[in-house]
Amino acid sequence: MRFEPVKKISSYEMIVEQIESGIREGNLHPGDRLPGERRLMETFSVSRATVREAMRVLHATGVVNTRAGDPRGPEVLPFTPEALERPLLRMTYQEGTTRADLIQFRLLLEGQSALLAAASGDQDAKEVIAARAADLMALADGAAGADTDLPEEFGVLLSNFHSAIRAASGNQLLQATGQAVDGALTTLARQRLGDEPGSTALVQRLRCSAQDAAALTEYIHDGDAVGARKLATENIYRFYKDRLTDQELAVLEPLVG
Amino acid sequence: MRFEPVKKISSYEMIVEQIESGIREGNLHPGDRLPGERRLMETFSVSRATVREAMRVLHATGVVNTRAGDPRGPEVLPFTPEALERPLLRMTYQEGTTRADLIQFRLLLEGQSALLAAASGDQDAKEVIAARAADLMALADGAAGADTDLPEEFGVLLSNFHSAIRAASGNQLLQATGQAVDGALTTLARQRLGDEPGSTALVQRLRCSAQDAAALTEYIHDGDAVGARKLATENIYRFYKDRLTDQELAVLEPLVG
DNA sequence: GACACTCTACTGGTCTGACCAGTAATGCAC
DNA sequence: GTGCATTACTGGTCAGACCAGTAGAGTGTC
Repeated sequence: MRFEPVKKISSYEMIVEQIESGIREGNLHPGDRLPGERRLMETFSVSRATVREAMRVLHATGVVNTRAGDPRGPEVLPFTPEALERPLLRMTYQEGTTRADLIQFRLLLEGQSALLAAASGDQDAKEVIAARAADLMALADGAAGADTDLPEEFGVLLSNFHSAIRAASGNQLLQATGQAVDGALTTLARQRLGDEPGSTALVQRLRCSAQDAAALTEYIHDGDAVGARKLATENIYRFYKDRLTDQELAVLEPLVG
Repeated sequence: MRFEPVKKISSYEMIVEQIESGIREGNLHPGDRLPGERRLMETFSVSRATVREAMRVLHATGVVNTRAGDPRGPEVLPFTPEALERPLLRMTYQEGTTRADLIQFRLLLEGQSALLAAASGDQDAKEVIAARAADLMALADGAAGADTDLPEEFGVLLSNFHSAIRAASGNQLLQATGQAVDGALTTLARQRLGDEPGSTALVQRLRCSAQDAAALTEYIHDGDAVGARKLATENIYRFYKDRLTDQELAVLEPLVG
């Protein structure tokens, strides 16, 4: 006979658990409305404070959205990659996890995304990738260099391009995780602002990235899965090559190719 | 001139944000104690209810641990892969994300983990892998078949083996994500209990997995990175081969090899 | 009938103040 | 010193109150 450890579960956790299991089992769908707090305190036989704590947790984890005054009650939300982004970011603050780890992880994810995208038969998704690559090319061609918004736009377009590849992989987990890592890296980059390159160097970078994107698009279009993975990792490696120390680059190398 | 959208930030979010930024900036470390709720309501000039809502969120996301009666106050916790596991699991409840996605994602992660582990020079970590593989082998040799705990133990040892590989990769993100996906799959498997194979088939499976593990250990030891990735994905593919439909297996194939 | 407006009955957000069960450390008895 | 009751806290929960905000019903206008 084996005993299970008794877990003391608090009232608010009970409410969270019940609502989450409602979603899990398909009784609650994104867009559905929950009863109001005053209603919930009756159905769960607890005080409003307890109900509120449960709602706060659900709100903070992106499960529901609460808006004061809305008589329809809290809304059940669809899943968002942001929910992954927070714990991922938090992890990088931890002793032992470095930015290099984050980049290595990204390299790994983007590589496999490219592979899956190339292997996929989803032509529509492949066309979206081509369109995003074209966007980058267009920006590169028209780039003057003096534009203040250029770094921002460059980042957005490049991010969109990678996002399209992840979407074409057909795996939502890959998509969400990739997006979260991407977001985390953007946040980190924003925090350590100032390492923006000069505008001529930036244009150079942009041109290079646009060409890389075009080449990768070709591989994916042709369905060369292994080639796409190789190129995707090489591209990202090159992107980071002169931004990281040799030591940091060393951890990326095994994944390239 | 560009304006930024005004974000209405509620009181409790402010507290959460301040405590999280304290951790982010290194003023708060795991193991540190926060002031008690009554103290916090003074420093933040809010009511206890608001402080509590903030603490609940921090507690639910694994940032702090609160214990009633402890005069030292809430404890700041180190990061745990569990924090990733919850949103990951939640994602699979979503329309459009299937178990096959989860398994595909796992295949992808384990493959890259094996590659990095093989490329790594960390001999200690490699020895741990060998030890875990030996554990599996020992269980396989001594397996009677009638043991009720066998499925459980098999799962734990296999999980430990993969965990050791992820650890050897040297990337904490890979480690945490892999662990989370592993945990999520275990949870899913537990939910759909009943598909446990007969005890003879289980022993067969166990033997097969133990041999696969031994072979993979060899590759990693020898530093054959690409070979290790190939074998790792093949092993997992074989593991799932007769548990999934052909359609589900099809999404895994591009990653094998 | 279509539209713009006001109003009302709710919503969630916050506060106050209270009681209870649990715990760490204090200090006492031995 | 060691073991144990005490104490002064802690967080968990409850009740009741007020406020600002919103959706939708109701009203008026054209």
